[in-house]
Amino acid sequence: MAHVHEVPADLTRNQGLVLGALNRSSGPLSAYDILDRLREDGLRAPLQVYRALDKLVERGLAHRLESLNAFVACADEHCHRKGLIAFAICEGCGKVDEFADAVIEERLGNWAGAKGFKVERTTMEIRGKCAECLKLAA
Amino acid sequence: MAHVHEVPADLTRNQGLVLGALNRSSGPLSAYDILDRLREDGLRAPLQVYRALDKLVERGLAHRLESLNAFVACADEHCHRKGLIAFAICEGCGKVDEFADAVIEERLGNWAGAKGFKVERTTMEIRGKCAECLKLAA
DNA sequence: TTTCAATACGTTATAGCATAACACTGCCGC
DNA sequence: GCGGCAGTGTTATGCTATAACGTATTGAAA
Repeated sequence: MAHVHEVPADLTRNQGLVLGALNRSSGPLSAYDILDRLREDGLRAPLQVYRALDKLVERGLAHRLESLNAFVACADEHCHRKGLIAFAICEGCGKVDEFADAVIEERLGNWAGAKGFKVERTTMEIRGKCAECLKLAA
Repeated sequence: MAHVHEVPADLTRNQGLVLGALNRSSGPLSAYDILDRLREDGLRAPLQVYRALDKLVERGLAHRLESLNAFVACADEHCHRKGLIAFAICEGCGKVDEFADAVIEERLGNWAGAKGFKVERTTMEIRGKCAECLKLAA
């Protein structure tokens, strides 16, 4: 658990629980992982989790990792990120690093402009091994 | 169906069938879509399709679209692409455009180098609307 | 040529991810 | 009050992916 967000006050109970579970986790969680961790808090069905996740992702408090079918809490301290976010996912320890790159965003914008393609959402995920895991393996 | 590959001669029967189905399709297909289209050719179980897809993706003849849980035939005429490939997926018509960008690849490489992260695989998928669908909607 | 390893194939069963459909609740504005 | 909206709870279901087993084919080494 690296950084933990201030949890916004206007979240509903379920949204707060789900975000809490994500914040307490050191890595990505699937919706069913989250459900398992929140059974004692009264959650019973996947849909309760998915609905909360939808809202959290919509507000940028959580991100979906498409290549894992899993979710992470947003790691940006101030949640100010508007544009493209890239994720580096370590296959060793499962940790996820989140970063933004204006140049990449610009290149994509150029490509889209040239093609007349209207970008709505971009997912960018790097799979590999983090420095720490590489050190351990050596 | 835009461009169709020369199908390599050393594919197995199932691999050839699956690649054929992908080539005949104008858009991405899920493994189960493929299975449905190949039942008359004797395929019966998802695993037969997944196994073929694994090999095709490994050889670069097909790509997996993580954000769709679906697959497309490689659209590069000569299958020479080594590095990062980006996909632009139209939410309107479902068509997928495939492109590469050396600058993006370089930026990612820089980030990874600085972090000591060893990149194994990158997925980059843009969702939005293609020029044609935008025109229709106007 | 026998034997071994590697690769592909076929099948059943099961695990894991996600949503449809319906009913109910609580809040807020009019 | 009442009408709309967002959130909730529940059951059932559908889609995506793999485990675990056994068989078949091939090709090279002994």
